[in-house]
Amino acid sequence: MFEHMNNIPLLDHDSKIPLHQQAEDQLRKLISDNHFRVGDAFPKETDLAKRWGISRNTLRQAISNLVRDGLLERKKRSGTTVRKKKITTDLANWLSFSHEMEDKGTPFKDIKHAVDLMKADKETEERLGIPHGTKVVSLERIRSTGRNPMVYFRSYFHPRVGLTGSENFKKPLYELLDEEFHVVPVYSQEEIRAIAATEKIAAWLKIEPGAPVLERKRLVLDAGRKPIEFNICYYRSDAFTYSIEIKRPI
Amino acid sequence: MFEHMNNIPLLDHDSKIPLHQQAEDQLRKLISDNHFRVGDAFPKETDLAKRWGISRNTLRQAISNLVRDGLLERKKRSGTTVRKKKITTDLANWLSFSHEMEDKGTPFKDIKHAVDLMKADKETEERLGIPHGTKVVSLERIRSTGRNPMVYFRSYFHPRVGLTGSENFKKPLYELLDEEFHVVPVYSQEEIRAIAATEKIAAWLKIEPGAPVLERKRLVLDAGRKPIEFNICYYRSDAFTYSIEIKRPI
DNA sequence: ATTGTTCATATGTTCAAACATATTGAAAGT
DNA sequence: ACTTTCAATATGTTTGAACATATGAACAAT
Repeated sequence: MFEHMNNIPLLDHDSKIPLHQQAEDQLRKLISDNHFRVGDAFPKETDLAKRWGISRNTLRQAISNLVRDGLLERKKRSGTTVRKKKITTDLANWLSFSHEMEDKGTPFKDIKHAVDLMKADKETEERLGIPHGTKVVSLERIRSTGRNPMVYFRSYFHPRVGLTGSENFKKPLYELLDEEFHVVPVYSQEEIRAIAATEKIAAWLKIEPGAPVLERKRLVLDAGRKPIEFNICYYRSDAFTYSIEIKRPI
Repeated sequence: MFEHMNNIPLLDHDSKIPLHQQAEDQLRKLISDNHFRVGDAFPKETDLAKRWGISRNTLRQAISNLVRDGLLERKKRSGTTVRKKKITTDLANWLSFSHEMEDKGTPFKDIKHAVDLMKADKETEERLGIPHGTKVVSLERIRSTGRNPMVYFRSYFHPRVGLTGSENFKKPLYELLDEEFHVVPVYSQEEIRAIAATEKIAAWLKIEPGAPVLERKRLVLDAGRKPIEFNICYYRSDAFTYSIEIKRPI
């Protein structure tokens, strides 16, 4: 029997929100709050259903959604467990620089954060499809855990977006773009390579020149396939794995 | 009342495959065969359930999955309709080993191709969720352009799939799995790292030990999130870039 | 012509109950 | 020490039934 059962909040049987929805929401919250340890036992369906005063079927409906979203894992007889890695099917979540890191459990912080209005380099001009010599807003970041720089990040925004460079980039980027500029990312084209660290990259990430580094170039497009942003990222690969989940249509 | 009801195939009530799964599979097939026109009416739940001799609940379980996958849309009173197809990463194309290479313009060919029945290593056991000591069918490949090996590839198949090792792996793998074994890949979990080539990898790819190499681990799952295959791939990164496009859901 | 009311209906929610099935873990046999 | 057997048990499947809820359509009132 699951011990912490009494810590689990109850459901509101009088609410207009369906019980299975409430159950799903609660479980989502409990999971993201790490109420259940990863790989650890999860309450049994029968127990949890009893605790919430709902039928096992209703509870299963909620759990099924969480399984499908990759938060939980079910096994006959052994029971339900919290999945190790949270999956990033959701592009919004995926594009978020902060989220990308949070899942790893280690707190990240910026050790460099600079916004600039500058001429784009040739590759950026090409990717964004802007004329030669166009000035663009650029965001540069180095993120670290403690004293170890982990990621170097540089982003260039298409002038069409309307950024001036004086925005507050501390809040999630795509929230800002959506709310302030009504720009919504829909497509993300990614190119990933392994390269040997150049002198410059080695200096940013405080590693040996020549050490393997993961390079990711990303072009973000809106629903009309017009470019929003182009960015380049270098990951210290000895400590970072790039993981995604893709789902097939149909 | 839906007119073409008699054209809809029946289910096998004696099969070991759950009825809701059969129903889901049938509907998937009917939809992709354009049996129902986009935006067009869909059979009513009650009618379809009656046609298949299953309860409405069981049918709803199937339909719910299709709704979640974005193939169908449900509205109270108006009924269920087929959604316009959305573009996402085309996993089928993406998973295909041959396609992956053909796009680059250079003709690739296998310089090593070996199928084996062997005990899985620890990581594979873990990923596939199989007991210790289980024998699995394994496919090993090295592909090259001319004299240059470009990719080392090793794949392990879950015993559930039913491969014996004597299949003809020359034709596209996922065609084989679908047609012969009725196994359809839906999810692909990928982990990508940059690593320094080990002695072994260096030998396979004919590069210097220590040179940066792109490592990709991939776990392929079916619609029920059951593992189909786990594979590891090493790309010569001086000549290979890994590229994908992702589309935001909704 | 516009707005409001009502009714039929398709999906939405929820339940209890029964049986199937895989797997764990312990007991028994080798 | 090893395997085999077996029962307990958590999830998996399926049913039929009942009521809730949103909405299209027909009709009525303004």
